[in-house]
Amino acid sequence: MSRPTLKAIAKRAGVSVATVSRALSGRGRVDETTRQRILRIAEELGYAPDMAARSLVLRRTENVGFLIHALQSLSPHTFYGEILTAVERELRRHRYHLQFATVEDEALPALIKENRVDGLLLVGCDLPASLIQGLKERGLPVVLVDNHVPGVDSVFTDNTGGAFQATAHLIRLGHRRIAFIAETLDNLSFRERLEGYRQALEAHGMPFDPALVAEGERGFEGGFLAMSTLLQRARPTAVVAANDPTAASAMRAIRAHGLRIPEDIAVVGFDDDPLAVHTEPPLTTMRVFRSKMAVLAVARLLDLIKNPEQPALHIRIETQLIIRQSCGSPLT
Amino acid sequence: MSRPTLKAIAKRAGVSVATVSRALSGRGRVDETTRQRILRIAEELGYAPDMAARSLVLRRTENVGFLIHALQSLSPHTFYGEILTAVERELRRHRYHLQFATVEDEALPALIKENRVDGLLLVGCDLPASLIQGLKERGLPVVLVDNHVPGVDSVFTDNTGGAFQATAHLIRLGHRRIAFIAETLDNLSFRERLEGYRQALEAHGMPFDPALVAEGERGFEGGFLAMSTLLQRARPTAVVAANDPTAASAMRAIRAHGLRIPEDIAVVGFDDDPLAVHTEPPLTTMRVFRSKMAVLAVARLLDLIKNPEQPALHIRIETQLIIRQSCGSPLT
DNA sequence: TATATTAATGGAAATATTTTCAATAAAACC
DNA sequence: GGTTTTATTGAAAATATTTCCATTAATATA
Repeated sequence: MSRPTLKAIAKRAGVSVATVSRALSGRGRVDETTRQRILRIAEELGYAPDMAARSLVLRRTENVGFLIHALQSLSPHTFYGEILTAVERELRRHRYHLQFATVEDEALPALIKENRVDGLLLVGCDLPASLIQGLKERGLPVVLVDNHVPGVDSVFTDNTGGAFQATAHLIRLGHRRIAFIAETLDNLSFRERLEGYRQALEAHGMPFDPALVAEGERGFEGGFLAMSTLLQRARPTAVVAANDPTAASAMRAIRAHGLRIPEDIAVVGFDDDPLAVHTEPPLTTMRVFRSKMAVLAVARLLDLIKNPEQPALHIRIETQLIIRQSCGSPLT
Repeated sequence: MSRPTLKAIAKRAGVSVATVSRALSGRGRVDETTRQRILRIAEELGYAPDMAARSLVLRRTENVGFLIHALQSLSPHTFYGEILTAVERELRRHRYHLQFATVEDEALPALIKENRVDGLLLVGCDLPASLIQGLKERGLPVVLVDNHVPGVDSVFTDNTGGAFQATAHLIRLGHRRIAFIAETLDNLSFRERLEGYRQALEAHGMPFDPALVAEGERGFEGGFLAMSTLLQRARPTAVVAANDPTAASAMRAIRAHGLRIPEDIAVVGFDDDPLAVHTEPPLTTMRVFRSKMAVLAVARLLDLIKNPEQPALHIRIETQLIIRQSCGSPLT
């Protein structure tokens, strides 16, 4: 009643296990008629190779680890959820499997020490640098997703360029007092977006005013808090939010102050989160290509697994301005 | 430079691999001083057991599969994201690992055929019954999470009871024309919630009016659509939404019709999603204990892995009414 | 002191697969 | 027809671990 092995197939087919292995794997030659017979018997018995035995001799697991910081996790940002499912689908296409793990500290997850994965996707920019370094030293193929550090392969979003575009859009619409808010600046992506905002002001000969930058706190409340504190000390005509949840929650704060969107304050978000179409008014935002990021990261990782000695590649994906109603469309 | 093996440790310690294995695993006796010596050497060499070799001989992987339907996935419902991270944390506490996979059709995932997992968590009620049946027949330990069918262990939410409570709350507040909306009724949980609503009406001697039930479509737009169509044919004073995203999006539809919440229409959601505190007004909802569900499911599954021959257990977790402002608090 | 008991250890088998090497059989060539 | 080449196959080694069984050494008992 237990799972059929090569041996069982060999016995039935009256050949050796070596031949069966060759027939099924396609490596090495085997007579066409016996190959057919073996394939048929394997099918009949519902044979599937035992992963443990195979990975013992082959020294690979056909598993890829998906590591994410416990803080960041999958909620409330659906952001990484989308990446996770896209990664899994893409891996599956290549007959690979996904080990999911969150890391809470700097310790190497057991996944790695115990040889459970052939490579790793390190997702998000909250993973400790020491961990990344430790993995690199182990010689395990690693690709950073939505993050980048020198010396390690990465696939990430052009945050700076995106925020530049978003800010430039507001400037184009005539805004001169533009604010920037984030849940936290404790995060590389958000700092890069701040930098893009700054560069856009500079490129248009506008001053950077620190009073127009506000930070809230990590989590769903962040945008509300940031916007509220900002409104107490300044009165911008537009605001760039570090991401869409922040923007959505900032919109509530704006409204709570008795101001209208976009008439009094225009808002632009970042990420093109599913929620962006459902804010009141719908949110103009920078689209981030999450599944594209996933597909490219998987492709790169599988390539590194096959062929480890390669110079690091850094793949930056541009964003796209999606115009909705939160800035007052230039078309109306 | 490759990973140290038992053999390497044995050589250094001047003992056999059998002794090293015993010393490290703690099974079988070994002299205390040599055990210390072996432990020290293993530590020095940074030894970690090779998972493939171990799982080959032990016939277990210390892996648990987390299966979810591709449709349902992790987004836009952060719901399953929270369960996923909670499950992973709990598994890690027990030195188990998580294989994440989405299923698109009825085929047995390779995970299972190739012996990559010791057991499975089947999450959500969108997985095809034929798949569940197929797994059961393979004799693999399985626990359903947020779903239940006869004959298979399960941990799930008391949807019927929760919707009963939610509806009863509205009745207590004096409402007599209470509607029910869902993205779709193509989903067991949502049908159970409808059933709870129905039972509550019945228990209070109120008629069930099909005109007060509306379905939208799967996805973020669902609630808006359902509420809009409902408002075209009826004018309830309160509405029970099948989940919080539906409720949030229904609130936009209500406002779009020029009606106020809760003065014209009271709204109650379900799930206590993170977004519930951020709607305008904050949403009264039924709290669902996601991480509790995760912890119980993991515990049950690990128990089944250790001891497979047990009658199926069905663990139902009650919900809790969280009163915010979307129904008009009874306290004000 | 001789015998019985207990503790500690090593050898070897077992797990399921892949791959190398050698052997055999068949075909091709001179 | 004998020799060389080629195709097909099987035996065996290798992968890293656990565990059974036997052996040795040490201790306790008579």
